[in-house]
Amino acid sequence: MWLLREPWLSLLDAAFVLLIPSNFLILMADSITVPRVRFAPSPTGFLHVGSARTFIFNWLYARHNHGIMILRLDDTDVERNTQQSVDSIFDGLKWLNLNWDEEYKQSDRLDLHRKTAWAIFEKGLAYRDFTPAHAGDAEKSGAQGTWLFNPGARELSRAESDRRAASGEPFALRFRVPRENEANSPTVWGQPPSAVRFAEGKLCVHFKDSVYGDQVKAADDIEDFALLRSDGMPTYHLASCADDADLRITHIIRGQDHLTNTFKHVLIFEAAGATPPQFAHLPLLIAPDGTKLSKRRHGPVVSVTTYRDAGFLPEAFINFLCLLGWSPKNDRENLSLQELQDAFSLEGINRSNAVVNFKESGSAVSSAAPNGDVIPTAREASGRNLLLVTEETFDPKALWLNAEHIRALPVESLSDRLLPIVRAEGWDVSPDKMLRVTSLIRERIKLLRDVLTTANFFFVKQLPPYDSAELIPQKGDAAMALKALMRAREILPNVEFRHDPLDHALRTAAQELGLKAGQMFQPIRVAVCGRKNAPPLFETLEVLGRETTLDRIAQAIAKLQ
RNA sequence: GUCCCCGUCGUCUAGCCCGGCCUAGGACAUCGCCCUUUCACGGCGGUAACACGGGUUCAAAUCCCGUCGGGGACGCCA
Repeated sequence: MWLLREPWLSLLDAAFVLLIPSNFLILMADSITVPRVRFAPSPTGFLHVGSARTFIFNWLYARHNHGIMILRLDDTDVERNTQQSVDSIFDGLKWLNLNWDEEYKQSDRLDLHRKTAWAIFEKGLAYRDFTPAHAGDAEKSGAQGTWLFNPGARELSRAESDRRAASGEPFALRFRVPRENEANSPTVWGQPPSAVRFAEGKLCVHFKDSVYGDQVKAADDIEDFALLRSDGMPTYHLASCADDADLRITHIIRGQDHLTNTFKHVLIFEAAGATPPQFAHLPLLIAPDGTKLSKRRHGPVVSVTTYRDAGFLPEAFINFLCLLGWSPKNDRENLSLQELQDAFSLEGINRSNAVVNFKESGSAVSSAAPNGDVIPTAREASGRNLLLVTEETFDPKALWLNAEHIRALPVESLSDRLLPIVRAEGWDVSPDKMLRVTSLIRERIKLLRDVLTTANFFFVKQLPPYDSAELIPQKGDAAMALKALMRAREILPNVEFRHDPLDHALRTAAQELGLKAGQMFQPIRVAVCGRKNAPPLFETLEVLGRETTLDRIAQAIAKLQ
């Protein structure tokens, strides 16, 4: 399952063998180092569109720079992780059809995390906190500002700490964030390159973000965060950094909600003796109401599978997501995957949050589960059920892009994608007929599932009921409709069912009846399609065939009489 | 509450770093016209934005300060 590719390592080995001077080797290693990026979802729900975008940006960065894409399941929260969620995330990623090169699971690497934590402890950069969990939670986020540490815990002597631990007393391991008044405590701070330094007379933590620029935060605004919980499990911060260091991640591209966490991460990296990777934080995706997208509040629009089931093309969906918070800066918007890959760069990412512009529908709220964080059930996930998700559920630009990508597809491949959807509806269609129908509807659908409504009359034996008033043409009456239809019934048995002969025959018939072409065509169109809006008439008749056409015209005549 | 980030048409954005080519460009949506047997596609055009207030400067969307507004983070969640 683990695909390990380390081309640069073997190159290094080769260099050693060749006895290349070491200074040259360093240069070489530098220039050869392959970017390594990761997408690290935690399996506590379905695949969120925001996560999908993070994944896509990582992927684009990796592929653009000939780097390595890593998928890592951040599953250290035993309480909330579910296999169902893992499956759901893989479902979404599989649909996106973007591959990755290596795959890991944090729960397989707990030893590494603990080792890293205790190494930090041994350096004096972490301490045991015997304060019971959640003690004083109520006041914490209250009026008196940032909570920094539990009283007394920091000062506990090593001997006392060891004694209490040995006696079996539970404790959490906390990071000893450097404080000004104890700058001389046993630490390794100050060894360059260090993120900790004085700025404007204050002890500060610093890092550079590729998107947001230089970031500085006073150490006094960073609390002594936990590394290990009292049950011995690593926290997110620790596990994430230990793994990023161990996996030699070079660039961390993630949501801006992690921007302030990064100060902590930089501290962990340096305490663990690792060089922090390059960070790039992405602006957040928000809902029209201005808040972070959430399943509970905003419904199915935030789940990737909703887009899949509604008939988005993965490449269109990717294209859409890329345009939220990133721009190629050349006014191009409709881009293929390859074009995105070629154009992508961190410089094109902007800093302000982007609104996913959908209409908030009442049904969305009711269909969301009470805890808001659940995976769609099999029923919900099935395409049929999602017909309830209306077109206005989606950002109009996403819809437009999807339509563009649909039209850009060769008819054959579009037809191949449409066929299973039509068959799932229970309609038996040959690939040949599907192909012919496809070329008639490809400029008329925005979502793949639209084939079900736009082209239904090609597939059903019996037309759904329609109002006979529809048959009456512009500036005409029932008598006119009847006249047109009866004439059609008369001549069609002897006309070859191809575009030109049909065109000629029906136009002549209209002339003879003293009707405008439109007045002749409309009753026929409604008779065979069951509605006014449909693909061009002659091509439609051609696909439908003589028998069906005449049958439906006869039915329409009966309706009018 | 504390800290961090952000603020150009309804929405996504270009321009901002390196002030003048910006009477602010593109796209979606919207409205109108054209094409047309309906719908769609396509073509043409319209409406529509530099959050506000002060500086600096011959000149500010672009630089500085402040205000307001929005978002995020402050867990033994990730």
